[in-house]
Amino acid sequence: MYRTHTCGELRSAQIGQTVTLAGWVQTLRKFGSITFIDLRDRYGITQLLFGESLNKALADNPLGREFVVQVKGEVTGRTSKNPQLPTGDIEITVQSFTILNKAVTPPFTIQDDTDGGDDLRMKYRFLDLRRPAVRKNLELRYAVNRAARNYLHENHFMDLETPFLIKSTPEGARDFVVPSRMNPGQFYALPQSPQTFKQLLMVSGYDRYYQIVKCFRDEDLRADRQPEFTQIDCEMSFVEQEDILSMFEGMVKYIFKTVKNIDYTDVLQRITWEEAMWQYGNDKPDIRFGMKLLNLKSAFTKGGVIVAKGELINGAGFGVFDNAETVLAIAVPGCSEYTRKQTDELTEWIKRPQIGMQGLVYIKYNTDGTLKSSVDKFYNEEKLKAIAAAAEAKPGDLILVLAGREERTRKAMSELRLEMGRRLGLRREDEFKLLWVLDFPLFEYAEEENRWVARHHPFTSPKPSDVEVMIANSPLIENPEKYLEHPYNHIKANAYDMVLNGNEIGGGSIRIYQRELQEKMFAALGMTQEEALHKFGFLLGAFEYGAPPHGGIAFGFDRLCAILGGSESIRDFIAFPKNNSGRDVMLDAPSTIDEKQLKELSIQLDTSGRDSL
RNA sequence: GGAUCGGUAGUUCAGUUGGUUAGAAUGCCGCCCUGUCACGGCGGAGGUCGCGGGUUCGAGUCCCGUCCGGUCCGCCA
Repeated sequence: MYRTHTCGELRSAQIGQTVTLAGWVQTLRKFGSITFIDLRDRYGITQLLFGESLNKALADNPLGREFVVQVKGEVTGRTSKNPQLPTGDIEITVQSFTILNKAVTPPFTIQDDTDGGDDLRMKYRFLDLRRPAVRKNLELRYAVNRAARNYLHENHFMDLETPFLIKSTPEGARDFVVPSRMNPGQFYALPQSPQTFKQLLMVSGYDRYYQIVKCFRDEDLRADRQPEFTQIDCEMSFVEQEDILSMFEGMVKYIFKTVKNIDYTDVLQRITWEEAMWQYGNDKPDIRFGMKLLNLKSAFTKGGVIVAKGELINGAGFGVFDNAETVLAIAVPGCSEYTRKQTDELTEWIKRPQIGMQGLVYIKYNTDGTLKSSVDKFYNEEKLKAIAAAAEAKPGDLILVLAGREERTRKAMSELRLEMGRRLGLRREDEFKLLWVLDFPLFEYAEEENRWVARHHPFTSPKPSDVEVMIANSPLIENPEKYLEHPYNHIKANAYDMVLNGNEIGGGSIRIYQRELQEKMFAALGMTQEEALHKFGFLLGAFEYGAPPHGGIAFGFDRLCAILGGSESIRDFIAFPKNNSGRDVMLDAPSTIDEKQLKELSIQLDTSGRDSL
């Protein structure tokens, strides 16, 4: 062995021992005849003291940052201790040293507060990974991995591998595709998830399956999206929704306890998709704070009582509200003192192209109980008071109102709510709030194609009560204008998402396990019988050989790690991530390949028409 | 596919209305220093201002194009 100890383990208890350490030179501090060197490895940093007797050796073999060295010496107590280091009470009085490898000066400093930009650190990722801050993230990732495996193992789940070279599927995200040399003109696809395989495993009787597995989707990226990402993928047989919810609620709580030592004892809140959209304008609401959306326009029921709201704002001569499809309000706590400049700034914020609203109305509910708004011309104090009461605002609150088309306004208000929550510091990264979102719509209307698409995926079963609706009605949309009224628009899915602090961290469903219903589903999505057989014949066939009722869930492993680590970006939790354009800047991949390789694959390139496509 | 911000020393950034020889910090190199741990002191080297074109007496600065990167929308569960 090159070493007797690591750089993180020596304490004053070992004073007097002769030890050998190996690691990287973090820093050198020279003082004429003595030199201090911080030696770093995965486990920590230990200070080395090079005394006068080593001056000549150091002059002959100069050390530099990131040199790999081996040192032999005695553990000695320090005259001036460093309380910031776990090993700060001791140092190694070096007797001899060997340079195991030299290093050129790295392009950025290998420290937690590095001077390197993102791009450079990606290019030299192997150096970035030496930084303790990055290492901590990967250690957290490993801890989450281990905790998930422990829990699933204890609950009799079996880790089974599924293939990566599979068949392209029509629904969902774009596939990554791999040409087959032995089958000219044919292609494999990389799995978007092991979905159909895990269902087939259920048919095979492996009633509890899991896998921590790579998934591939060829879509545009974001800070929290990678072309290849990792899921904790699970499936169970002989279960209903309730069984899945409690099993995986348990898993997440176990991860919280094991990894963060957080006792998440609350039963997870549950909310239907409709409630989520209604109250938060979002199917993955951040419930660390309130500020729920209030619809000022339409009647809605509260505790079973219908409250007519429209009269609060309609007919006051304010055309924007009168003509709007919807008018939504939130009460922002403690912001009634906002200046004109601040409200103008918020108005600019919601006008940005990404939000795209025309304007923002505000009502200041002052601490003295008076009200002041940007629409005083149309609404007297009494009316404003009624609006404030409806919005459940308290004195000191700032009520923000957006008006416009239903979908856009709801989405914009959701963004505004999150932004205000952020500005008020209500979205603390060390506070964790989980919830289940249930009863998603089974279908979504795709305008371009005038057909239904699966909101989750085509294997999701409808709620038992909606199976009849699906079987009894045709999926055809005769009047695209009125798709909202189509019976299929109201079918609910047996699907569930787990949401953590406004992020979807997991989602799944109870699956279809009968051939007839699965065929009906494919037909609903506009597939002909031939297409369905061609694409999914294997699954339909399998369902005829005794498929058990089953369901499952998949967790976004990278994202879960990022949130637990208090970060927005999943890249910090992946050892070798890709950039925004899906490139690996370290390898410079993807890249062109040789003419010879192309020929073997029977592939001819034509990049000329790229722009016209 | 679209919007938006950025690209200047190894690195992170500043650079005025377009005007002399493009600066700072840090890193790097040399010398000095026996208790530092963000060591300190003195000195030094280091630049195709992403690339191409244009306007101008004159461009890091203005205009057009292009490449690269960040963030977001569309897309994606």
